[in-house]
Amino acid sequence: MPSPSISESLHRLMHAYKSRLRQLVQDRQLGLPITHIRALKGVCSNPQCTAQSIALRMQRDKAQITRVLNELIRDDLIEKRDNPADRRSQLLLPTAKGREIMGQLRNIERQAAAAMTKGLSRDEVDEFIRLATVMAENLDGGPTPE
Amino acid sequence: MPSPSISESLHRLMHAYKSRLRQLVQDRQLGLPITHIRALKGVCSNPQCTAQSIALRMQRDKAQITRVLNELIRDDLIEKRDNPADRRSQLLLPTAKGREIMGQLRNIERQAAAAMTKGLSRDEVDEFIRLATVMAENLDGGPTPE
DNA sequence: GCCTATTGTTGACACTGTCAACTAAGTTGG
DNA sequence: CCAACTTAGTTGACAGTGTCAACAATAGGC
Repeated sequence: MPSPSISESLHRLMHAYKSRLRQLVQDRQLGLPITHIRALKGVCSNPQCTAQSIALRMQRDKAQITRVLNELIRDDLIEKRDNPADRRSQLLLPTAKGREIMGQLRNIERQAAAAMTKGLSRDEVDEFIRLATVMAENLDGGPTPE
Repeated sequence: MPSPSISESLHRLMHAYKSRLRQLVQDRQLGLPITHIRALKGVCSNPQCTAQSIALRMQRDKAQITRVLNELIRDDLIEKRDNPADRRSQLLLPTAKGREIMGQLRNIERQAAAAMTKGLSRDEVDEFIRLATVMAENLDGGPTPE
């Protein structure tokens, strides 16, 4: 059997991974879409973060981020505080509930990663992460090399 | 700098890859979303394929596949033929135009893959594909190991 | 003060993923 | 044969994701 193209491997893996993550989140009755989870994670692991910094970190459109953050606020998972340094933006921080949910989500993510990397060595996983990082950087760099 | 989690690496890579692919497709005025491209590829590289076999291969909902195929037919890229072996289904095959577009798409995919894997050796890319395949299989297998 | 850039919001829209109900046709076992 | 069940495909509905353009408010350089 010839090895599938890198493109097909990626699509397949990503689809399987996202499905599993959604499944685990749903099993625990946490009604959170994946983008929301990632945004919450960004807020929890970054003191002093703003909508802008979340958008940059996730490489997502700021419009999308605005909406996601608003839903996290509606669900009482994060809150906004005045940013003394810039009145255009607000600082984001998790609520107690947000931190508690985040704890569960980290478990879920670990669980999904464990299932995914079953049978692989620590070194293989690290190598995979390294290669994925290099490729993402290649793509984020110049679309036209020169 | 600590290595990012496997989850974040995957999200980042997938987002960057899909963006690049969309960009390249748009640059060449081929108004095709990524799912359509993958479906067309399935039809082109599989004689005797049906909607069902495309859905299986892409691991997508058959409802989604029905709609994608209908748009490919509307755009005159593929056509349906009666399936002599089963009157519930039709055989799918590319039109001349479909094959021509597919040729361009293969170039684009090669171009995206080349950009992505810049600086990596053949072995590294193969290893990445191998690891991605193992992980996808892990996830597609039993959600509950036993 | 004026000009420009940045932060965030909103509206609009296309693409993607999933589920349930349904029709038509194949399959199996009495 | 034919009833019961399965499979292929279609359709409707909806949630989630990604992108763009216009806009208001504020910041920062001159």
